[in-house]
Amino acid sequence: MEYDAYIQTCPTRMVLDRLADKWAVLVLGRLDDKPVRFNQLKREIDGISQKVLSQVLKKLERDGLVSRAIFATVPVTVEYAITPLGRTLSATVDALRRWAEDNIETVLAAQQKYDRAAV
Amino acid sequence: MEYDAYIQTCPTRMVLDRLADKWAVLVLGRLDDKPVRFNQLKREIDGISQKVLSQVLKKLERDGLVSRAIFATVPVTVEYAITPLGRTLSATVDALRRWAEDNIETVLAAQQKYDRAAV
DNA sequence: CCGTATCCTCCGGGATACTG
DNA sequence: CAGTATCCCGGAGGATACGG
Repeated sequence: MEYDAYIQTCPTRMVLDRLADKWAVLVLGRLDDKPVRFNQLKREIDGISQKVLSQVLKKLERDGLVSRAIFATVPVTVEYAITPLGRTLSATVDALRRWAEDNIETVLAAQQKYDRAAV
Repeated sequence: MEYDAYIQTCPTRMVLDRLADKWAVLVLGRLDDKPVRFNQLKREIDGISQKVLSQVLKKLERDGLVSRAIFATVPVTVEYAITPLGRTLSATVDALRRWAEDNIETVLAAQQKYDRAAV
């Protein structure tokens, strides 16, 4: 099966592709505590551009992982929040986070050994 | 903190960046059963190019997730196998796989709702 | 069989400027 | 404040050819 076909029939790949996104996990993590406004998010996630933040939020909203609330203040206020579904994903990502933290030393050691051998 | 600096100090991001790789998870999954040779792997993972497969295997080997064994047959045989460390990561990825399978319907429904509203 | 080397294309994403 | 529009560049990755 070709990759394009595969990705559309494989839930895991869909989720991984979302998490793979350079910024999506950071956004989700940032929303975990409390709802945040667009520019606040942009300030807090250093280095992200307006365009990319906008794209990431749209994808997350489309997947039902993040919600978007508009308040008719002047000027307008938009708040992004994690959804219950997003929260369950966030919890699952924590398992991966734990693996990473538990094994980072081993991985780094393997890398150094590999690099030394390559010289 | 800039992203480049962030990624080097964040184990989670390192791991996610590895999993994010278009093919790494597929390779790891393919090795989960038994060791496989290079061209065999290339045939089984449809659509991957020699160059990319080679790159992915090198990264996984560097991280200590995959091992490489050379047999002095004629012509030479090279077998790639998952390491114990790789196997623990693979197990953790399963948690994500389960989340994906359990929630794919919800996500797809959210996407369709989003798309209908956007018309 | 197991790769590396080279070329080339495509597009993700940054910078910048502008709008409701 | 909350985005969209446009331009542009670097790097990922496919195709192809060649080397050990």
